[in-house]
Amino acid sequence: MDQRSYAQYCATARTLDIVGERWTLLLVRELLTGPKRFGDLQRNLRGLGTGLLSARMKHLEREGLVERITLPPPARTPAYALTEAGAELGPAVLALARWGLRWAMDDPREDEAFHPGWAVLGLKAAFVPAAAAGLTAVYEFRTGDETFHARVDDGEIETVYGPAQHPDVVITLSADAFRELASGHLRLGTALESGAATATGDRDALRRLGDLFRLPARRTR
Amino acid sequence: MDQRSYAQYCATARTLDIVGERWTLLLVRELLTGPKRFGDLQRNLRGLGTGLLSARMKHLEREGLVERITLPPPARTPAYALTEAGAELGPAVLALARWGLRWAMDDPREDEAFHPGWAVLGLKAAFVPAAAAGLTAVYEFRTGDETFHARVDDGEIETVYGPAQHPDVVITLSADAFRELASGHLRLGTALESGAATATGDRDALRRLGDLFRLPARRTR
DNA sequence: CGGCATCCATTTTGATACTG
DNA sequence: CAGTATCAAAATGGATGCCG
Repeated sequence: MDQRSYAQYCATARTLDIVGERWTLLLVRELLTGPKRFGDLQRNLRGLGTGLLSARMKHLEREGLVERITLPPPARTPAYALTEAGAELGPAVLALARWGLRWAMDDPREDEAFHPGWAVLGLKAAFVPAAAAGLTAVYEFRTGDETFHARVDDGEIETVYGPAQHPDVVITLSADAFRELASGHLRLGTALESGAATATGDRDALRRLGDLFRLPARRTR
Repeated sequence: MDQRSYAQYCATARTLDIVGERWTLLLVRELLTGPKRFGDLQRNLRGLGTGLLSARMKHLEREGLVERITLPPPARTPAYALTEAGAELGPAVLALARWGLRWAMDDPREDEAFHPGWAVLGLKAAFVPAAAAGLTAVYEFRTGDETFHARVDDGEIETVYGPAQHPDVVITLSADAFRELASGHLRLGTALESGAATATGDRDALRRLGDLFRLPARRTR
C-alpha cells in the first residue's frame, strides 16, 4: 500500500493495495517473461512516463515483489526481475488474461500497441496442462526482432523472453500472425497450414503443439 | 475502458481497461457473493462516496458485467447483480485473494474494516476441490447479523450471502474468530475445539469440513 | 433508501525537460 | 541509458444538498 489503502482486512483488498494501482499489474506482466531493463519497460508501456515508472518500480521493490539485478555478462547492465513473491502473481495475471481472451479480445483498435510477448502470455493463459502430459519440449517463437521460447514439461509451461538454448521446434511468424494468435482468431495449426507461420525442428513436438492451447470460447458482453 | 485506456492489444491490458480502476474489482468481489443494494455496497466499502460508486456501477453496467435487478418479493427493492461475464471474473478475484492469503495477510491493522463475507471469499480461495470429492453438503456460517452459506458439491463450491434453505451444518462464530479464519491464523478445526466456534447438524459433513480448505503457507515478502 | 449533482481539497497521472 | 525534477490535467475523497 502506498498512500491510499482500502483499509480492509481482506486478502483481495490487501493484494490490490499492493498491485492495484495503474500500470502495476502490467509491469508484473512484463517481468513475468523475464527480467527487463528500465527502457524496455517504458517502450512496451506507451503512456507511462519515466517518473511514474520509476515510482512504481521503487514501490514494487519496497514491497518485495521486484528486485534490481545486474544482467549476466556480456550485458552487465541493470535490470528488474520478479522475486518469488512477484512471480507468484503469475496465476492472478493469467486469470485476468483468460477473462480477457474470452470477453474482451474483439478486433484490434486503430491505435492499440502490440508486442509479441503479450501473445506469448496469451498462449500461456490458454495452456491446457492435460494436453501436455508426458511431453517435454522447447518451442521457440520468432517475430522480427523479438524472440520468445516456451518450455513445456509434462503439464507445466514456462514462457521466457529471449532465444532458447536447444529448441526442439522453431516457429517463425509475422507480428500480425502473432497478434491473431493472441486474439484467438487464428489457431496455430491453421497458421502453419496457410504459411502465415513456418516451423522447423522435431515433427513430433510440432504436431503436439497444436493441442497444447485452447483459447476460451469468445463471448460478447 | 472509460477514458484512459492502456491501448494495448493484450488480454490482460484489455481486462484492466475494464476492471482496473480503483474500487472496481472490490465491487465485483462484493457481488460475487450475491446481489447487493447500493447502500450495502457503500457500507462495505468505506471511503467510496456515492458519486464514485454510482459512476462505477454505471460503468460496469455499460460494460455488461453488472445488471440492475429488482430483488424478489418480499424485498422488491433495486439491487445490482453480476452478469455471466461479471461472474466469470471470479477466478481472477480468487487468484488475487490466494496471493494475498499467502503474501499479504499479516496481522490486522488498527483501522482496517472487516466483514465476514470477505472471510467467506477467503475460504473459497482456499478451497481444495480434491478434498470435496463425493461430498454434497451445505454449510451455513453465522456471525452477528451476517449469514452466509457454502454449497459444496463434489469438487465445486459456491458461497452466497444469506441463509441456506436446508443447511447440513450450521457454524456460529464471532466476527473475530471469522477474521482469524480469513487471516489463516486459525484453522476451523481448532476453532471448533476451542469453542471459538460452535457447530450443529450432520456430524459427517462437519468432520469433512476441516479438510475442505487449505490456506496457502504464509510467507513474508 | 437510492441515487445524482456540485463544490473543493488532495492525489495521481501524463508529458516533457533535464542531469549523471 | 537510467533515472530526477517539474508542472498541468485528471481522478479521487468528502461534504452536502436535492429529489422521487
